[in-house]
Amino acid sequence: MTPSWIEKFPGLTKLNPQLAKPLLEASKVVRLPAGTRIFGPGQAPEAYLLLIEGSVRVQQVSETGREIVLYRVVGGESCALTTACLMGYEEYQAEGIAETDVEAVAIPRSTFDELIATSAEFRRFVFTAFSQRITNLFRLIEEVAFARIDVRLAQRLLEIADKNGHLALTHQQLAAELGTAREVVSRQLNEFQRRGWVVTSRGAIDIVKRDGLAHLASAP
Amino acid sequence: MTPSWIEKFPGLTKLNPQLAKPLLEASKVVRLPAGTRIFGPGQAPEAYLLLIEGSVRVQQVSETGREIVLYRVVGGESCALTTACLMGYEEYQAEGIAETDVEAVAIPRSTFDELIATSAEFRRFVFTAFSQRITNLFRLIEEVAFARIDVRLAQRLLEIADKNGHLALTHQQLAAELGTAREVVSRQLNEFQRRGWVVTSRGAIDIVKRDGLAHLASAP
DNA sequence: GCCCGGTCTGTGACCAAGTCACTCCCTGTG
DNA sequence: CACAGGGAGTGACTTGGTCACAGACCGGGC
Repeated sequence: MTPSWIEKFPGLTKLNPQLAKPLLEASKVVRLPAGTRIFGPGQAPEAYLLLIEGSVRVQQVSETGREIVLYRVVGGESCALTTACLMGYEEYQAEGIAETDVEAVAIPRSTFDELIATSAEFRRFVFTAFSQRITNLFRLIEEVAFARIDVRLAQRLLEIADKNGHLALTHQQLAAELGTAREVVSRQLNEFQRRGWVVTSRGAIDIVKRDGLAHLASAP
Repeated sequence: MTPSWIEKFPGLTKLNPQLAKPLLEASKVVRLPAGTRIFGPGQAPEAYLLLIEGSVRVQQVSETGREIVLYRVVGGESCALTTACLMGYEEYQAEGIAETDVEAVAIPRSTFDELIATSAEFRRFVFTAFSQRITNLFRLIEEVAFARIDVRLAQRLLEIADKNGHLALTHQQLAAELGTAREVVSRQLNEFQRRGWVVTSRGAIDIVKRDGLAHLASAP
């Protein structure tokens, strides 16, 4: 009866079945292809989204064209924050982009409001997502303001690499991850390569000495 | 009947009187002297706070001792975010400090939960505060990552100055506002002074040519 | 195969900002 | 009045971002 998607959201499985029913009826599963711009200046989603599968990148683009990735929303997480932002308050120019094919539950606004009103569980779910996101933003601010770029790059490489230590990203894309310039990434990667930690090739990087990166990433 | 403080919160004045009553009964007004650390690593408030009067500075302190001001909560605003953060999710090490004597309404958690559950108005109030805060954090990230330090300093001087263009801040404090180093602020202020925009003295700055700063603050 | 555009990467020179190690100065206190 | 301690100035140096290039690689068309 309960569709499989709800299993992805531990915070929701305890929902009173009486409440879960209208939620399940009113919401529908949507699929978006990789590359879709889910929201951004000039585009806004019409419903609250819970991500079942896939990854959404939320990034800020400055007037001068530089970019920085603010965070990612992945399967099992709520997009409530971005959505609430969009509906709730003033204009801002961050954008959300599907990095992979994305499967999500779209909850109409009225249903969302009703759930918030009636379910303590649902409220906890939404508030927790909010808090978590803000904690992450605080951390990001600290990193951007105070952390060295080589440390941040090492961290990001470890985060993004697949389990074989492979990344399919250009230097430009990595620079956008960190909010820095392409040349800076190139120089740092050369240095990492010189130390034997990575091997770079056109549009891809392979980590060959995880320890080196991990050591740099973890400290001074 | 309605105590004066509720007038400070336009979002709450429409509260159903039936709901406002328990709110008013359960909450109490607290006063904190300037300098009080309201929350931070090792200290957390036990109740939700609505600020009636005064200003609370929320700042991040890095391991290396550098600081950056994340935002301020001023009279008429909700501290819900910081509070929710504290209760909601994992540890983080931002701290909130009363910059002036502060008068606030403390709402016990149970009352808060009840209000959230029963009042759409109250929910709107809380969510709006959340959204607004996140929008500000996005802006801050963009500034820290991409904006020039002279532009940011000019903006901050204009923001903080009283209506006579006077600021009672040390260079060190200004550096903490922006998340930069004292020497950098000193150098920039010297430059501003050379251009005849400000006059500096020990522990204080006076803006004498607002236009100059405003022009720098607004662009390139 | 070969050419050709577009994208990706490397490089050096330069500028902006942060760090370090001082110094001097001002001010309030004993 | 001397002195301690915080506030501010300064020069040398490092790190990171910008600019202007020059190659290198890749796919498509012929």
